[in-house]
Amino acid sequence: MPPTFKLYDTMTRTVKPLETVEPGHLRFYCCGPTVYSHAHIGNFRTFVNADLVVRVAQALGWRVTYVSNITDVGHLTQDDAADAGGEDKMARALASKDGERFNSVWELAEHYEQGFRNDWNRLNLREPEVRPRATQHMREQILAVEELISQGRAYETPTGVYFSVDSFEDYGKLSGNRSRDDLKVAVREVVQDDNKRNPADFALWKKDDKHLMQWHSPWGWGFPGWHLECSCMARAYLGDTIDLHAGGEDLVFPHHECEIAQSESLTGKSFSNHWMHVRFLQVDGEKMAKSAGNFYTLRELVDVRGFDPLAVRYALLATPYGKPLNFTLTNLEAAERHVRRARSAAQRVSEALGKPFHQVEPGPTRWDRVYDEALEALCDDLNTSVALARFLEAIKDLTKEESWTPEEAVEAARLLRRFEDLLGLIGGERTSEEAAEPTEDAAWIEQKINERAEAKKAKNFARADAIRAELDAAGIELRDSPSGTEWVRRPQA
RNA sequence: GGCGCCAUGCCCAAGUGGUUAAGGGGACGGUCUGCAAAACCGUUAUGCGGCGGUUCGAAUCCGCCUGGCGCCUCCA
Repeated sequence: MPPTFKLYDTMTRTVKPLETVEPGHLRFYCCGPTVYSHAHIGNFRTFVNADLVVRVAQALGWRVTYVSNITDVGHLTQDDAADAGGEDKMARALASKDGERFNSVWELAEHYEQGFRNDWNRLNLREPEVRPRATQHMREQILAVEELISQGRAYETPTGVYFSVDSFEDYGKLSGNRSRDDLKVAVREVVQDDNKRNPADFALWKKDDKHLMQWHSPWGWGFPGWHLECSCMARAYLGDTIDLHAGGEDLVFPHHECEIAQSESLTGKSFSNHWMHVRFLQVDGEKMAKSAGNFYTLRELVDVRGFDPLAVRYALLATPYGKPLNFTLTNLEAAERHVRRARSAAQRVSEALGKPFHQVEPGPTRWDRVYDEALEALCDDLNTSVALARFLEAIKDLTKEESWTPEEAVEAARLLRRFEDLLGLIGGERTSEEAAEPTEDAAWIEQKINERAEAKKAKNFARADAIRAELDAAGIELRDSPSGTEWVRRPQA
């Protein structure tokens, strides 16, 4: 009897079973990044948890249609009274110092999207079935605006087309921002426009024939509002009603509130039956944000400081998504140990097996209790703390084993395969090439290790220790074992 | 002001009414090692922010207080 998959639902503010419209088929939309700069690991906390939802659903035997978008137009910076036109984040990025190396905003978007996909892969995140871009769904968005106008829920002004918040009675049902007085203050990414009927009305289309990215529409040249793309792309790929919609906690209002208003106006149906929001990552007790400048990127942690990308994945999962996660390098170092131990155990199993453990089909093992408890914990609103504890328990058990018979190796590989499918913390499938990639100094390190082995054999321990110290200074740690000496690169915290 | 969230050992953190309060990091002791590292074994909260209350029984439920965080403004 498989466990019931339960998740906190922002709309009802309760933990409730994740139910699918079509039995056994999860239609899942997760709001993706705006590609105006490198995503930081706070962004990835959301995607790692979304990834876990996909993996748990698959572990339960569900089919999953996972859609996560790329926002490459329309996401505006904050309203600036001095700049009645507002400013597109993409355009601003291009105009900045960093943007000088790009020939166009399209190139900039392409560059950061590639960077994002690279990080995505290194974090061992499942690829969505569809990763739509806002700029490639202009037709849907324009048609949606026309429909909303014909319904009387949207209206045109000299600066754009707005959604009339007052026309949608349920506006505010997700965030709890229902008070009209409060909403008057809650104006965001909308131009200063005296022709607006209500200050809280939000833009569906902005007129701007000077904009770097513009399309022709019934209202002239311009570009769509940020909220519209998700409504249109979710509908295009997942249908009128989706099972689960996820994003960072900041998206509750106004982004998701606006999506609901648009989508439910367009279809007359419930937009999403379940809403999941991932809490922010913090640094030193304050939220990590690009605007605050206190952020880490995966590139920095991995390429500069030498951490394992899966250690970052581990660290992002160590605190359940519903709580703030105070990110520290100390915790990342702990995560690095766990990931290395897991990989080391997996390597030994694979060696005993004669092939990568991934190639064994997942199946029942004598460790079923541990795996089942991990899955059960994840089904309980993604209790990653418990799931990771079970994972470590399994890894410890494998590490203790001194040798493997072929039969035992198959069983151990099955266990690893199941845990890898569920948590993705061992890696090795996609990262094998880069892990095996020979570096210039690898040969030098091997030579030093051989020299040290010779010195040890000759009982010249001073010489052996000197070599070890030399390598240590270069950030290389040695690990002796009866079968020889291994080395690992130490992360620089 | 409106809407929410959180407070468990040196640190991260599970636990949401009932035997000895998971797990991890760190520290300390031990095994192994030429010595280390890695690995393994052991030790490390009579107490769960404070004060009341409900109950046979509360870290777990209720109230108040204190402290912290997020959204409402670009942010995942």
